[in-house]
Amino acid sequence: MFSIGEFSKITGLSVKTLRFYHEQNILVPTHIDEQSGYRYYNESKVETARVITQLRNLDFSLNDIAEILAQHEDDSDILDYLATQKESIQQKLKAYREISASLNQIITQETEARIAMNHSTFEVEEKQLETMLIAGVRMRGKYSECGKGFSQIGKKFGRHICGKPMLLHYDTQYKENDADFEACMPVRKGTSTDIISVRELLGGKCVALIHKGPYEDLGRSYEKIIAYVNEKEYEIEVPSREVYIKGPGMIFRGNPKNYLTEIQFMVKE
Amino acid sequence: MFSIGEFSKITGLSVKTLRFYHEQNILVPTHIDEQSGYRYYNESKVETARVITQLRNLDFSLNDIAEILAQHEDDSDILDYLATQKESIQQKLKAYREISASLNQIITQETEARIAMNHSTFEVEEKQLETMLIAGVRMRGKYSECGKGFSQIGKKFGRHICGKPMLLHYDTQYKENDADFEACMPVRKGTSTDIISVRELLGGKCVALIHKGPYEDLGRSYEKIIAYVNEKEYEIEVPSREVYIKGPGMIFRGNPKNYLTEIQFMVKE
DNA sequence: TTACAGGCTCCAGTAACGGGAGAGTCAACA
DNA sequence: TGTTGACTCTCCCGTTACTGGAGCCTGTAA
Repeated sequence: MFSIGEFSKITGLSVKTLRFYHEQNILVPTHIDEQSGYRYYNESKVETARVITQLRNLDFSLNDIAEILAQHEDDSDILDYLATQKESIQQKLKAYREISASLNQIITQETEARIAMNHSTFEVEEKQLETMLIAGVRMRGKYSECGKGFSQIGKKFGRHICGKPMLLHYDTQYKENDADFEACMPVRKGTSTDIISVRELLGGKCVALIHKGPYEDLGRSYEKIIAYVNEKEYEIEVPSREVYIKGPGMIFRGNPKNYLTEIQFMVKE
Repeated sequence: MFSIGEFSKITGLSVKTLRFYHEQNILVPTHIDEQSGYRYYNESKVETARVITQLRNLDFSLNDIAEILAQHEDDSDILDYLATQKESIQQKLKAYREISASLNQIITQETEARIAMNHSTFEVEEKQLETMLIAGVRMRGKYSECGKGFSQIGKKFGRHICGKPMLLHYDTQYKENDADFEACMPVRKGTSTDIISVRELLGGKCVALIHKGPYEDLGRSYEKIIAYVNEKEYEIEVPSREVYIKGPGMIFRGNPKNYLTEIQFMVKE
């Protein structure tokens, strides 16, 4: 017979835990001294303690364990419990995987925005864009409604998004209320649906300018980039692009003064 | 200004939760009626509630959230928090993945044992064994010490085990104390270490008998299978094998009367 | 006999709420 | 103006699987 302290060392369960398991009728001492109330455990309880530990390691609740111990004595008897438990673990795994993906996305996003912030000259640049696969929702109306498009894409292709949200402008002039535009996101893979078109967006030479500040001020940056294009006598191809390097965050809205938006005009070579 | 009930509907947080967040100074009502104690929230609190919900969805604790809300207002400010949180989520994922793997292993094991139990005639059979990759620990001494070998393999190759534990007997006669045997497990892949040898175990024709009952009684089944082999005048190749179809379970020791052990003698053709 | 390790019970606290009791408040309707 | 019923308030308990601590008792060795 072991005292509670000895039994604790043998089983690796804390004294507190053993007392608690006793109270819960999960692991009852073999003998209790009537005078002193001291708990004593015999050899056979070591095995019970091992079983409990195993089941706890499989994340079973003490309630489940009590039930299992009361009714069963062979692994094959508890296949149902194991299957149920597996289900519940799978659900937790799924939930945590989603959280992990969201965290990664936010971290990547903000890190990239920081890099862009630190490296940009905020002057008009000429650069080469790669061809990329995008998922897009063509819309007509106010620009402010583009959020719906992005969230549709997010829901369908959440896991496959591999770049920053973009708006493609199909109008050659600025339109307030009846604009023709497409909300889109670079994706790794995916197939088109009724609403969302998945396709390649061709790369090529472009003239780009990173705009810092609220979206209301985008006009000034557009003037600047158009002046540049005119001076160089470049021929512009629709659609033009707005890449949201940093906008309202996933968590905080953030300060619009810090928003970064890259305006890209594809030009013919 | 919204009453707590209205605000609850807008934000999707329960009234109880809102009161709790108030108590914790995480989401304090805009105004509290001094007479009635009624809580009133204005428009701007909706945004705060959204931020809190987002952070809760990322599994942040309320303590973290309180800190974040008090000090920050942009996603890029909380990159450290996000990174830490990512770490903690990864750990949980890892833990649950391990649990899931264990559960799967037990379930598979017991299910297969059940099938073997229901389908076996418990007579000597002749069959063809496939070649398989195994990880084995060669040992010398008492059979009862094979457990050490199995646990060594389990620790190293846990994830890659793809079959039931086996004992290979290199002695041609039964030895009590100085037996030469190898504890091994089929694995999907792996490389040898000092102690563990990973290699192919060749298949071929074999004579097999499933023994039901405690290991002490194995002798009787050995007699039976040897009688059969002698009668057929087969030539036996060492090592012979013992496959533990059902032994002491991962959780319960189980009843030795229900243990299933397949004895396999490889025979020359 | 004394010291001290080890044991006992009982209470509080954890995290993030949910349930419920008992009492007060608000708005509409008769 | 009174009443009804929905809404809100505070306060307390319960959840899960323990841990920590206070205050007291017991066992054993010096």
